[in-house]
Amino acid sequence: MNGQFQIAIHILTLLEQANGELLSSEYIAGSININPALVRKEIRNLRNYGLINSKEGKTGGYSLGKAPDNIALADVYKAVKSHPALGQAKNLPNPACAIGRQINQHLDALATEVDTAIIGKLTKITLADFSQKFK
Amino acid sequence: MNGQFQIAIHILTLLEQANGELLSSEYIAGSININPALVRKEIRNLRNYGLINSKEGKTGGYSLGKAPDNIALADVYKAVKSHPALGQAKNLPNPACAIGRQINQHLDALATEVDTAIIGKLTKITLADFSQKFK
DNA sequence: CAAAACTGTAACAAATTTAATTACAATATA
DNA sequence: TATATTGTAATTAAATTTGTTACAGTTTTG
Repeated sequence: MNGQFQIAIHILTLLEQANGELLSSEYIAGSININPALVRKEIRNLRNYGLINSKEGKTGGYSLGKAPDNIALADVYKAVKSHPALGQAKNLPNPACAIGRQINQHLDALATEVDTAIIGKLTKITLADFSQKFK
Repeated sequence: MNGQFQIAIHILTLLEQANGELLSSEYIAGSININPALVRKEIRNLRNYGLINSKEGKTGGYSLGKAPDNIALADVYKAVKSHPALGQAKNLPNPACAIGRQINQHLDALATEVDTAIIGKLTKITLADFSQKFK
């Protein structure tokens, strides 16, 4: 997997600590130490999930889209998730093989079970919980 | 993440079904539809964990290293795991920022919790269970 | 109204990671 | 001794991820 989840949590934690004050993509990028355009790109996605509000224009910036105790880390996980946590092979198993023919179906089911377990775990932790650690 | 876990499970399932008969890397590669050298590379790793036995020479090949009901999918996961399931960002957060300074420690702890949950889940499933689905 | 400071978005480039390929030495069998 | 296989390394190719640049659109402020 990639670092999207970590970036997302970093952004959300900064916004939580800002307590409603708007933060710019440049400020956020400075804390994470990545490019401001990447921050905006990541935020675009999180905003689509209602996790972040944005304001355009001269005094624009970002703030949390919901109360931090109403944002489960599972919401963040779902928002950034592109592949199953177990990974995803890109081979095309041999359909002439009895195992190859069926294995993807069983591997996919397994991957779903694992993702469900992760979501179960992350549902119990809110952004407020996580952010609390910095206070 | 990548497809190592799926490849490993595919290999182990084939070996389980072979019931002790040795399979060659070429045969295995044909079922997975990847290169035999990749199969051997993946097997080298699994062998280091005792999950597979190999025999060199003309009539060589591979077989399971343990009874299939004694191989938990968690063992496979641990063998192939290179990154935490949540991913791993490669930025270096700004140490001059109160959040940036501490966040990796908290993110790492979270990643460990999630990996532990995954292992908990996969500990309950054996290769025998998985392979059973093909019978 | 015009300048300034932002976000929003796209296009492109660079870096990293993953997978594939090739080659050949080492080993065991027949 | 020929053959079929594993073991391993080196290299190449492909895919993915990350970084960069650019600029249009929006809102505020003088």
